[in-house]
Amino acid sequence: MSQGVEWALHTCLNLSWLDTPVPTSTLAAFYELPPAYLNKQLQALVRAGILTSTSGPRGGFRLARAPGAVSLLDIVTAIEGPEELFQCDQILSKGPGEHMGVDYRQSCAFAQAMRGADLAWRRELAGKTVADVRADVEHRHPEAPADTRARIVELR
Amino acid sequence: MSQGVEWALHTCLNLSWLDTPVPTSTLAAFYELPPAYLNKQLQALVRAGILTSTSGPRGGFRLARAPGAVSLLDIVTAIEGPEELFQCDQILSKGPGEHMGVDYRQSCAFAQAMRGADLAWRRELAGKTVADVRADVEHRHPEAPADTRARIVELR
DNA sequence: GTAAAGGTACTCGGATAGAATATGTCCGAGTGGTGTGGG
DNA sequence: CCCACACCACTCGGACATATTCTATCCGAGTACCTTTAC
Repeated sequence: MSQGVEWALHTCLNLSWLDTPVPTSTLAAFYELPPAYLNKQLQALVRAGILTSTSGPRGGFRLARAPGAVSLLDIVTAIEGPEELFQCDQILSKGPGEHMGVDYRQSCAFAQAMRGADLAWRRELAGKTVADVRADVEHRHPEAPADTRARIVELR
Repeated sequence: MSQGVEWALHTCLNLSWLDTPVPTSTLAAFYELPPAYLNKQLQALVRAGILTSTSGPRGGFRLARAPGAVSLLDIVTAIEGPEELFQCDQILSKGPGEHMGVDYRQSCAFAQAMRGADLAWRRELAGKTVADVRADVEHRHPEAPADTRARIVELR
C-alpha cells in the first residue's frame, strides 16, 4: 500500500485543527516530507473532494468538509484508487467448461470470497472518521492541537 | 495485489481434486499461464508448507495438507508475504511532541485503525478454506472435478 | 532369468532480464497582495 | 486623501526523470525410470 496514504491521513488530521489554508511547503516541513511529492497526494485529495485548494499568497489546502464527514476509507480510496485489493483476471475463462460471456468476477467462488474480505476491510475503514481519530488523539494528548497550531505558524 | 494469488488459489483447488503429483507445465497449460513464472509462485507455496514438491519423472506438486486445513489467508500470505496492507513508517516521530523510543506503530491512532481493518480482512480470509470453496464449486458445477481430472491427464 | 550399473529424460529451484508502477523532481499558469502614480 | 493600475511574490497543477517492485524467462542440480550388460 502506497506511502502517500500515511501522509494524507496525518495531514488531514492536522488540517482539522486549522481553519486557514496551509501551503504544501508548510505541511511537508511538518514531517520532513518531500514537498513536491506531498503536493501530488494532496491534489488527489482535492480531486476526491476531501480538500479544497486556493492559489496565490495566503493560499494552500484546507478540509472541504467537517472531519466527521471524512472517513479513512475516503482518504485511502482517494490515494490508492477505487479498485479492490484483489483483482480477478478471470483465468477460469481459459480453463475447461468455460462458457463464453460468463463474468467470472461475479461467478467465481474465489472472487466472491476475496470480495467479501475486501468489503469487511472497507467497512472497518468507512466506520472511522477523521473526527474519531482526532477525539482519540485529543483524549490521550490534550496538548496536540495547540502544539500543531504553534508548529504550523512557526514553519509558515 | 499480485497476479500470482489468483493463479495459486485456482491451482490449489485443482490439486485438491488430484492425488498424484502434477508438474508445473501441466498446471500452467490448464489456464494458459507462463510455466516458469507459475513455478515461481508454486515454490512460494512449498516454502509456506501448503504444497509439497517432488523432482524427476512422475514428479510435480501436490497439496501438503487436507483442503480443509488450507485457508485462503494461508495462500495469500504465502504469495504476498506476511506484511500487513498498511505499512506505518512512523512519520509522527518527525513531528512536534515526539518522544524518542516511542513505537508509533503501536501508539499512532491511524496505525491502530488500519491494523483493525487489516485484521477484519484477514479474519474473513482465514475463515474460508479450499475445502469450502471446493464444496461450493461442486454444488454449482458437479461435473467440475471429473472435467478437471480429464483435462489434466489430457495435458500430461 | 535376475540383478546391478549406467545413461537418459524429466522436474524442481534459484539466478538472471524486462516491464510496469510507485516515488521523487521540476517548471509554467494563475492569483492575491502591494506599492506607486494620478486624479 | 482616495482610487486605479501595474508589478511581484507566492501557490497550485500537471509534465518530466528515477527507483523499486512485479512479471517473465533461462539454465543448472537432482531424481526416478529405463535400458543394457554381466552373472
